[in-house]
Amino acid sequence: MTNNGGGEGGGGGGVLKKGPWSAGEDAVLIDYVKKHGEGNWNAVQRNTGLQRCGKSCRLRWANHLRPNLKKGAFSSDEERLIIDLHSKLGNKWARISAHLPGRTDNEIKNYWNTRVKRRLRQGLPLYPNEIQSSQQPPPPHPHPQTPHLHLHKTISNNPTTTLPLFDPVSLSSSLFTLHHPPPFLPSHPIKRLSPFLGRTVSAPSQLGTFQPDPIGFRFDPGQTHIEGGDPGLSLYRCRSSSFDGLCYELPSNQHCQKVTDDDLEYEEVNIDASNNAVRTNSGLLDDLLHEAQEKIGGGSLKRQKVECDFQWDISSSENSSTGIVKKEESEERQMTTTNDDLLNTLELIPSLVRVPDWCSDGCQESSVGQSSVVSPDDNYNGLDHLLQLSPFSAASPINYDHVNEDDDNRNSSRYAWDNLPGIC
DNA sequence: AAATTTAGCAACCGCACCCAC
DNA sequence: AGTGGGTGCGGTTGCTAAATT
Repeated sequence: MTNNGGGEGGGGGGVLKKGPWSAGEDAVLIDYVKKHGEGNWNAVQRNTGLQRCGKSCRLRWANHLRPNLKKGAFSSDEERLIIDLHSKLGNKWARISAHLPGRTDNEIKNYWNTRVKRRLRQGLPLYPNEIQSSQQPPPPHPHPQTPHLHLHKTISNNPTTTLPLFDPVSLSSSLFTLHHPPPFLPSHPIKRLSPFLGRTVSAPSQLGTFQPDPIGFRFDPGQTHIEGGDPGLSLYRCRSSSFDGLCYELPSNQHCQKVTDDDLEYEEVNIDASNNAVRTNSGLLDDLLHEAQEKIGGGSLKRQKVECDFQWDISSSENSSTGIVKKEESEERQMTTTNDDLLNTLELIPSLVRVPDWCSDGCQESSVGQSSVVSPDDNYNGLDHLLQLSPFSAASPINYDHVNEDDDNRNSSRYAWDNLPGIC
């Protein structure tokens, strides 16, 4: 492939090359870095004549040429660590890769996306139960009117409330792997409630005939209160040519304010409500949506029994004027769906498959790597040490305590997420 | 054996942040 | 304070090898 095209950086006058790197180009880049060190990538082209933009040089170096890169399939320990980290960090590939010496964010990202697809095919949950069970729902929001959603998490041995980052992949996958939505996602209640703006609903039994609200909605976990038109949480809505439903990811304006990045002692997530930009789901998600539609017969499913073995327990719904969700025991229900309501369709997908433990998880999938070659100068010290250093061990769960959240509020607003079967 | 499909991976693109000027 | 370059990150695309028909 010898794509041409402007690319960025320019500067050389000639057309910058795109596509796969040749051995010669690699040699030039390696030589340059040896002489000048990393950084100032745009100078590579100026100084070496290499017809590559600085960005491409940096990427090539970071992902393939720099020393100590660990190539080949992920070990089972690495896979486990990735899953664990992803369950806590979401698609923060760079941060995940920081815990995996010799692995690049791109490599991990590719691995994860591949894993998502594979497990979708297999009808398996993304996370093993032991990880799912450690996840807990978000605490109620203390300031219903604030346009920002503040969350923060702390390391603690006494888990109370948990709020992992939103993750479109895991979420979408949780839907399409024919399981219940993950219990730890704040969008879980939102996803179910949004269609019922201004209505008292009993989820999920009443899913079936709503029309998506075109102006967005508001969800206040603390008040279990939904209002229309608040851009602050419009990020939960997904607008694309194929699907106008709910979005399960933080938008790009998500701002993570890390106090301690390495150990994740504290992290605050601000969702800037002033930015109405709503990111559409990724292509992967679109594929998954399409796949789900295919699985259910193009949305032609009319009635289907859904077994729901979880319950909603959002008890602190005082002061709510609209959209109050009442606690309700889940049970087998019959629901209807329509073609143009994919969200409903997804809700109808039965949950039948479970993966009992990590072993089965690991046994059923192993990375399909081309090789296990490790560079000769690899100084990778092994994952055992890494795991010891990792703050994400099972012994140190991450808790997501709400900013400014008082104990009363927290205690009075416990969800019944623990009863959820997790992502499955 | 050829054609088609699928999975995995490398690379690109757009956006956002940081920092020097 | 505004601007532009450099860099990093996450999402997406497209190619290729493997698998399947």
